[in-house]
Amino acid sequence: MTATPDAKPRGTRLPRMARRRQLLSAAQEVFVENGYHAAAMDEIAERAGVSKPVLYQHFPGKLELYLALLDLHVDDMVTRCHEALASTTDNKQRVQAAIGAFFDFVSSQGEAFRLVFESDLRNVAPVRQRMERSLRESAEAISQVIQEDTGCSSDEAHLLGVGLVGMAEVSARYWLSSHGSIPKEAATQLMARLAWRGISGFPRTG
Amino acid sequence: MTATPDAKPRGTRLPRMARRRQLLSAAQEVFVENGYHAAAMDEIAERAGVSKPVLYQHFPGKLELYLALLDLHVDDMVTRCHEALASTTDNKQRVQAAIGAFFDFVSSQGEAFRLVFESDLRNVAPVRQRMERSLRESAEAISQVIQEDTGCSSDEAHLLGVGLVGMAEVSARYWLSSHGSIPKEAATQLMARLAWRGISGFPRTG
DNA sequence: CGCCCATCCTACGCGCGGGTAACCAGGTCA
DNA sequence: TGACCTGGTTACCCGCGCGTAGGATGGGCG
Repeated sequence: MTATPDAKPRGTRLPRMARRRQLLSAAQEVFVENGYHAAAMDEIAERAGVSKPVLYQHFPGKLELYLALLDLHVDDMVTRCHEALASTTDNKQRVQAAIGAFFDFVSSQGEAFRLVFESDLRNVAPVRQRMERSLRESAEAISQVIQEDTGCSSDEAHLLGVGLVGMAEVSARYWLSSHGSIPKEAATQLMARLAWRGISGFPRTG
Repeated sequence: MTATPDAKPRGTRLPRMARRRQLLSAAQEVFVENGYHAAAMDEIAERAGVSKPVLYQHFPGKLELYLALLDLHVDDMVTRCHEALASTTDNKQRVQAAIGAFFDFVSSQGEAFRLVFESDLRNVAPVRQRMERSLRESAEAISQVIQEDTGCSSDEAHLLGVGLVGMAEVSARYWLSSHGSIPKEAATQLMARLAWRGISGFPRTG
C-alpha cells in the first residue's frame, strides 16, 4: 500500500531528492485513486509517512504537484507513440505498434493513465493544455505519416489522426476495465485490423 | 446570456414547473462553462434571477441537480445513436449515420456534450455510471449490428463497437474545437470512410 | 374580507481542506 | 563542544461554498 515497498517507520530522514520521488509516488497513488478534487494533501503526506509541511517544502501547492505528475505521464504517452511509429516503416505494422502503445500505456504504472485521459480539472487551463498536448502530439505524429502516404490535406490528415487516437484510447481503456475477457495481444490485433481495413473488412456470415 | 431570452426582472413569480425548467437551463449553462466543481450554486441561482433557497426547493442538492442534467443528455446521445442505426439497413450508410449522430450531438445544445464526455466528477459513482452508460449503450447498439453481420464473438464485437464510438466521439470533439477548418459534412464523411474502409483505404500518392 | 398556501428573500452556520507559523532534533565541522 | 544547517513536527488560520432557518409577499378561495 505504501508508495515504496520499503516500509520506513515514519520519522526516517531522507535526502531531499529521495523524499521528492517518494512524495511524487504517494501523490500519484492518491490522485489516481480519487482524482484531483477528492485528493487531500493531508492524505498524500500521510501515505508518504510524512507531515504536510514537508510536502510544501517540495512543491509550492497542490496544483503544481499535480502538474508535475501530469507532465511525466503525458511525456510517457507521447514518447510511446513516437517510438511505435518509428519502430518500422511498414504502415500496417505501424498501426499495430501505435495501437499497442496505447494498450501498453493504460496497463502500466498503476492506472496512471487516468491522469492523462480522465482528469477532473479539465477546466483549469494548464491541465487542459497538457491533456490536449497528449492528444495533439500523438495525432500529429500519426497525421505526418498519413500525409506522406496519401493525398490528404493537412486538416484532413489531422482529423484522421485524432480519430485513430480516439479509437485506440477509448478501446484500450475499455479493454482494461473488462479485465481479462480478451487477452491484450488479441485486443490490439483486433483494433489494428479495424484501423487498417475498416469495419467492412470483417468476415460476413450471411 | 440569461437562461431564457425573456428577461424577467427578478422578483417575478413563476409556476413550479416553469421555474424548474428555467433552473435546469441556468444550471446547464454554468456546469458546462465551469464544470461541476467550479460551479457555484449561488451563481446558478443568480443566473436564473432567483435566490439560492429556490434552487433547493426544486433539487435536494448540487449533485442531484447535476445528475438530472446528465441523465437528460446521456439519454439524448444514446437515442441519437439508436436512431442513426435504425435509419437504414445498409451498413455503410449506418456507419455514416452513426458518426453523424456524434457530430450532431457535440454541436447541439450549447456544448452540453461536455457533461457526458468531459465531466469532472468521474470519481463519483453515480456520475461514472452514467458516463459509462452512454459509452456502453452506444457501443452495444453498434456491436449488435456487427455480431449479426460478422463471425465475431460477443466480446470482440463489443470491443469493436467501443473503438468505433471512441473514434467518433474524440474526432467530433476535435472537429468542434477546430471550429470551421473543415465543414461538418466533409468531416463526418471522412471519418465514416475511415471507419468503413480503414486507413489503408486512402489513396496512395507514391 | 381575511385565511392560507405557494413562492421567494436575507442572512447565517459550519465543515472541509489548502496553506502557514513556530518550534524540535540530530549529524557535521571548526 | 557548541553553532548551524537540513529535515521534520504539531497546531493553527481562514476562505470558500453548500445547505438552512426564519421571515416576507401576494393571489385564490371560503
